[in-house]
Amino acid sequence: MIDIKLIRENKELVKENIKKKFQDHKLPLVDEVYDLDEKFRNCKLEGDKLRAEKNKLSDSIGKLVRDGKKDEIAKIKEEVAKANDRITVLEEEQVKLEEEIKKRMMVIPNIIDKTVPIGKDDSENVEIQKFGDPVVPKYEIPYNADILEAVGGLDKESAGRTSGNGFYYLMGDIARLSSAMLAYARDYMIDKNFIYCIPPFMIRSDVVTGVMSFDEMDAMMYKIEGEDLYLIGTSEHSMIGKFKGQILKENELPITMTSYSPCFRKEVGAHGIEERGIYRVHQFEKQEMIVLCKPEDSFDWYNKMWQFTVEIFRNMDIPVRQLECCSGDLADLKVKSCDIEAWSPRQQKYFEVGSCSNLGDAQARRLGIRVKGEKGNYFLHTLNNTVLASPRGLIALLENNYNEDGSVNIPKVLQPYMGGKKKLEKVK
RNA sequence: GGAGUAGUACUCAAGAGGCUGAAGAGGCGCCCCUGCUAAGGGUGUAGGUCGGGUAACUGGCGCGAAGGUUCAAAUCCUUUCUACUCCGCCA
Repeated sequence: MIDIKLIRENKELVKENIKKKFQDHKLPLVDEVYDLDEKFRNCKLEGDKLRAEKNKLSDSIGKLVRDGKKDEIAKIKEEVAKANDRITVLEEEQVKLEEEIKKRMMVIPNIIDKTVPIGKDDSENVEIQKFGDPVVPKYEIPYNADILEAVGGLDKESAGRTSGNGFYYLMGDIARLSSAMLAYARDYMIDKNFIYCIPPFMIRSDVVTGVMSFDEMDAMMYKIEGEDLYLIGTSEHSMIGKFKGQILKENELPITMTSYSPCFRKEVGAHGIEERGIYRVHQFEKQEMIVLCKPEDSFDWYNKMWQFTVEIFRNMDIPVRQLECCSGDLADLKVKSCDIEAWSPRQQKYFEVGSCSNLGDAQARRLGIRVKGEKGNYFLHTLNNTVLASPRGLIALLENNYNEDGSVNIPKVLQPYMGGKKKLEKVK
């Protein structure tokens, strides 16, 4: 959500930005907001004046009561009643205008950074840099579910019976490997001075609507029956929600946190659930990082954050690349964002394993997260990035450490978390 | 899940329909006295948010949240959230 003052002062900039994101259908919204805002302020001004008058009159009644001049009161009451009638009308109008403005402001996209490449959709995202050689071995790399089953680590059949499609049992060393990756990722972030946090896995609807639109909510979030609670789709929801409506002190910034949580997603829509593998599923686990910082620091953090993820994957012998989101693919709340993609030697292409975003002050404005500054309060900047998610990270690991004989090497950094084990052997 | 108590600004805290943007204190700024890890005295100061105004300034809202009663609500009523205590249940 952008600052409405930007529309008051620089409509053209907001429109230009919409064009850059190829959302021309939203262009009329800017003028609509401009007009509605003007009406709103007029309405508020008139209402405020009337309320001031009413307050004065009410006060004078108080004085008359004290002085015992009861006879003069009736006339004043009448006047107040008249003012109240008009105030009621204006208040209704004001509420309506506010709603209309908010509705539009929620869909007017955040101003993107000038470095964001212009493009229509994800096909125009830009590869910035590769880390590690994308090796294609001479032997064939099996499909992720097949590798998992070959080392005895996956049972989707049972999961189908207990929970349906989109769920899985990870078994034995694979389950341990999955936990090992998350633990390694967690410890890596702790070493970088991020505070480890286990957040609530369910949140209330007002927090949900603070972080996403109704459409997104419908497509992603599982609702708990009979309660005002939703299962989180990512710990970012609880982590940013933690600060909703808060005013922080400047010297508390930056706040850097890394959180673990299971994530639940309906995955309704374009791609849907993957039938056989564990690439797109209803439930996964994720180590996440979030930063709340001063506006001037957010780009430094952005660059640090995606590099952390790159290093973690490189330490597990997984080649990755940084793919920058082009203007058209960038979510409306974001200023700049990139995906970290891992190399898939089977598909011989990169696939998404994480996403790093700088949201500027948009999220903070929407949730009312402020900083107490010397010249008054202001909205801080929020960023989030995937440290590592499983099973997706697991797929990347398995494919890139797969040997011709069907065994899988365990990267050195994970071995301590695997009881010293160096290799997973094929059992089937 | 049941029963009770409470929620006031950065913090503590007064207030029990009109004179309360909200006493008092801590805090914070400055000054003085004293000196060993303290304390005392003086003096000044702020306040969140949305508007109007070039500005000085000024108006609305605001006492956990949302409604209601009233000419007038921090104060009365309803709903709700949170914390604490007791009981129940449970990893």
